[in-house]
Amino acid sequence: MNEEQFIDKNSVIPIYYQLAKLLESQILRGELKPGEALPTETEIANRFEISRMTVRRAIAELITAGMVHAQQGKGTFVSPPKLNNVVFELNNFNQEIKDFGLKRSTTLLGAHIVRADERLMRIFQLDSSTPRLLYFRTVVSAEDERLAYERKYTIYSKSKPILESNLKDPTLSGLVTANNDVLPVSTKKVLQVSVTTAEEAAILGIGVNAPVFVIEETLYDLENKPVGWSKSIYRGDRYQLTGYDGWLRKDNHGGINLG
Amino acid sequence: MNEEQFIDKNSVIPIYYQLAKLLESQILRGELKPGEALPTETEIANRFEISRMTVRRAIAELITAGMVHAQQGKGTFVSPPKLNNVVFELNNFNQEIKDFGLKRSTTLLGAHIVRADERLMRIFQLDSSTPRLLYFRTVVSAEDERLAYERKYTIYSKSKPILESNLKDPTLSGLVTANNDVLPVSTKKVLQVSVTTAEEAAILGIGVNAPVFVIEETLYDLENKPVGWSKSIYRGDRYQLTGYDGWLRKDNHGGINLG
DNA sequence: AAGTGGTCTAGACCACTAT
DNA sequence: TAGTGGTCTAGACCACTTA
Repeated sequence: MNEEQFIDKNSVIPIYYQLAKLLESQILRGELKPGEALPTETEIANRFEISRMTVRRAIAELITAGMVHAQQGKGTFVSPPKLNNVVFELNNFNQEIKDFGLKRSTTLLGAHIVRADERLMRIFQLDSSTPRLLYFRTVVSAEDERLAYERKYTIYSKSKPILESNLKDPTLSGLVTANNDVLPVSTKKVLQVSVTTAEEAAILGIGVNAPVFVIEETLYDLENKPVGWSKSIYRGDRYQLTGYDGWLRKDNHGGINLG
Repeated sequence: MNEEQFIDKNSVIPIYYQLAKLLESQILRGELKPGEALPTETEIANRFEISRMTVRRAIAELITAGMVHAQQGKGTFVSPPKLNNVVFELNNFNQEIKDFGLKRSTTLLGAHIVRADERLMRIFQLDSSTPRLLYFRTVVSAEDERLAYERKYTIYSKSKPILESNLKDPTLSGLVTANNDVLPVSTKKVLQVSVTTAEEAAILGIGVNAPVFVIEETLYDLENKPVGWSKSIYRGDRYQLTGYDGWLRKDNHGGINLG
């Protein structure tokens, strides 16, 4: 068959976008298989009577999507789909609650100023001079069911007061920004699996030794200095992470529109 | 201070890359703060005597990195660092074994042809006509310690034989490709936390009810039809996932080189 | 009306690969 | 030597925002 496909230069949809979707659909249809070469940039430019720069912009989209790769001097080739780089977005943890139409709420269990113990001194890279930390304990619930237990620490500073707005839904980065003048610019999270301690079980209203996700988060400022730390316990029977990889046909219903 | 910084047009390093790193360093130094506007594209082009298209290519790098965002008609602005989009790469699961200098090995526990039960029929979207599946059971070890237990299924086809190479380190996508003529192009993984059953505990050599990661993977072909499925159990005391987000200062040691 | 970013052109020269 | 992708230019016109 190999029906000719067209590009509408007068469409409000950019030419590079139309061309990218056209090439993508050829790959997703199986007309272009992994390892096969795309037409050269000059060929595509001539065929559609567009500039080579526009062709390159379209191909750049496919390269970003991981569907093709270019080799200088040789050509541009369809990549085999990558299936080993699945990433889990932690976003899901709170997103899924909303997706089910449940009301998410946060309860403040306690807000204290504590002295840093040895573990926290090490986490915050502190010497013994400033061992005072702000310590918040919260519980996340959905429809009166307790789902997660979070303990958050940040360096305490007397100069700035804690605002009432920080008490409603205190996020770690919110606490850091509110009580200090530092801007957290990067974060590190470590996800582990564990079982509930007696304290955690009591707070979550589940049994001891129940499986849970444990996420430890550290916030860093521009100088890469730790400015916040939290340890969160998520009920294993209520949370899961989903990830995808490869050639994903997302919203192909919103295709190219002529006119 | 505001020392002038330069671009070397004769360097082998592309101008757009030099400019991107220059702007990035201004943001990471705090000279440009979140919410503040970058100089206009024309201003930057004039200051460095380069083309506006080259300026746009540099800014495109920063947009991809999430450090700035452009608003048509208004300008380009430094974005506040995103800290809520941490992603966990599953790659770590096998990468960390190598990072510790340990030898990773795979042991084949069994390879059978089985009839699909109700659960597998549903997973593979099968009617009752072709219920035969290839079933592989493997154990992943590092230095004689068993770390993970994997059960893999794919639709069985008599036409293609199972090669010896599939028995050494049988990956799910490898099995699918080997025994059928379909190319898996996308994958979905679901990560959950659980505790070991008696069977799993015995195979991994740990106690019953020990916390574990459970990952269920489904492979799909071009028609979005399931062509492979696996359920893997990872020891909770040996695995963890690490993720980052925000403005990450990666390899700034390999900076711009003049000459 | 003036200024911004978004798209596109028709060239040019370069680095790399193959023959 | 010919052909490929990689970079860059000096314009042009457009859509959008603001005054």
